[in-house]
Amino acid sequence: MLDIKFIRENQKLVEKAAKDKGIDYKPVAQVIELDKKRRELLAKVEGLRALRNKITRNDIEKGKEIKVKLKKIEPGLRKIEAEFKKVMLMIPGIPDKSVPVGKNEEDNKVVKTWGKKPEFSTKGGQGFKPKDHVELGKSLDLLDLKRGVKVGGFRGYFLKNEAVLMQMGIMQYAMNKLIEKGFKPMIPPMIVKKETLINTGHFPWGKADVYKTSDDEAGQNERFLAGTAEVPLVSYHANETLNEKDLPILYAGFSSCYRREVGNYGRDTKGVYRVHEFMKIEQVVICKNDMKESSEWLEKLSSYSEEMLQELKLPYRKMMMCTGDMGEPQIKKYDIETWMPGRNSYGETMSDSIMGEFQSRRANIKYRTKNNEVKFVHILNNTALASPRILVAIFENYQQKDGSIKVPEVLQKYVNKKILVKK
RNA sequence: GGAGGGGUCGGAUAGUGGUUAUUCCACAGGUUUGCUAAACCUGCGUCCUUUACUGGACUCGUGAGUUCAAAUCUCACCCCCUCCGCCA
Repeated sequence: MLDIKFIRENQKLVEKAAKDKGIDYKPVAQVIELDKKRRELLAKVEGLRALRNKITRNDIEKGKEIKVKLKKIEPGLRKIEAEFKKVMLMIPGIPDKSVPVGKNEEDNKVVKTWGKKPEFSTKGGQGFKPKDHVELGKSLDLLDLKRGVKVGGFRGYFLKNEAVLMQMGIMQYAMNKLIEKGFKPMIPPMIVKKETLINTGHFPWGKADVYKTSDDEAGQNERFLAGTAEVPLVSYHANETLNEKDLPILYAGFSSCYRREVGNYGRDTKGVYRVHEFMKIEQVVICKNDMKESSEWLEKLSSYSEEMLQELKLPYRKMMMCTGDMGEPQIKKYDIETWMPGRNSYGETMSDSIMGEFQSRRANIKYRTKNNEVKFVHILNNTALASPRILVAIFENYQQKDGSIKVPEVLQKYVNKKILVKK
């Protein structure tokens, strides 16, 4: 959510942001129109209320008159305000100047490439045809997709044996890494209220991708399954006024994540690259309202993710998302894509964003500065590690000629093995 | 699921239909003062209006209702605490 005063004064700029992001820009004009009506009505209502407040008990007749007048106008005001709030939620965050304008992933910019892709079948390589993670997982009894679908339906999967240890090890490794960097570990609730998803900006835009529980009656107490720990962590401080001296606040959230993946029905149907439920450690930062500081955090959060990929020795590249490929709330966003030989391409494994005030205005999270001013905080989030997607990269990059998979050094203590072989 | 108690500013707290919602702590600014401390004064949330000064409205868990007037009365809902039941 943006400041209505800002929208009023920068209509063209806000409309351009929506257009660049490829979403509907008409709400901008609508919200300005609604705001105008709202203020007109508000002035009338407040004038009448002011009169009413002046009246003493001697002038009850006049009071009755005012009551009738107010009853005529107030419902209109309430209606306009409700509509105004609704349309306000459809105004996107404005991309930073450094963000390239573009339509889709083709317009994203590579800002960094790290690591050497493994050479399997090439001339100078090890001389074998690499397998993908599905084949590897099946032959080493790490992955059972067939029974996963039998039990859970489309995109269901069982992780087995060392894959279980590896996934849990990855979570623990990432959590420990972030604790080292000063993050507070959190396990948040993933069944959340509607407003929690509005606060992050997942609603209204991403509603279709979120599972809804069925335990509500007649639309009361709607609950949803959050797709990332970012959702509950952002609302952890909702409606609170923090103290500047307590900032920045760093949270490392562990959770299962639930995604319907509607609109992706035909995409990535093979294996466990795109699944309905997975585990993730997420980084969330709450800092001062200062673009310079939040930009620094964006780089730091990215460097933490990169550090982990480097320790896992997985080749990756860092992409700056263009306007058309970033989410509605975001100001600036990097994706990190990890090399996956089975796909013969890089696949997204991390997503690092500055949200600025967008989420803190929705969630009403402020802080008191040293000068006793009250401001909205800035919020950022980035993936630390998500699994099983990262297992895809590990299996495929670490496979050997004989069909075995080496265990990345940093994970060996969790798996208790250096190599996974056929039983 | 059942019974009872509660929700007032960042924290604590007073307030059973009528001026401006009380007080304390914390915090910020100011005055005084060799320094620090202390004392005192002012401020401390949201919105509207104004270039500004200012003026006004709202804010007592949420929403609706009764009333000229609601923190206070009525109804519904949410949350917290205590106890009982069920349960991994």
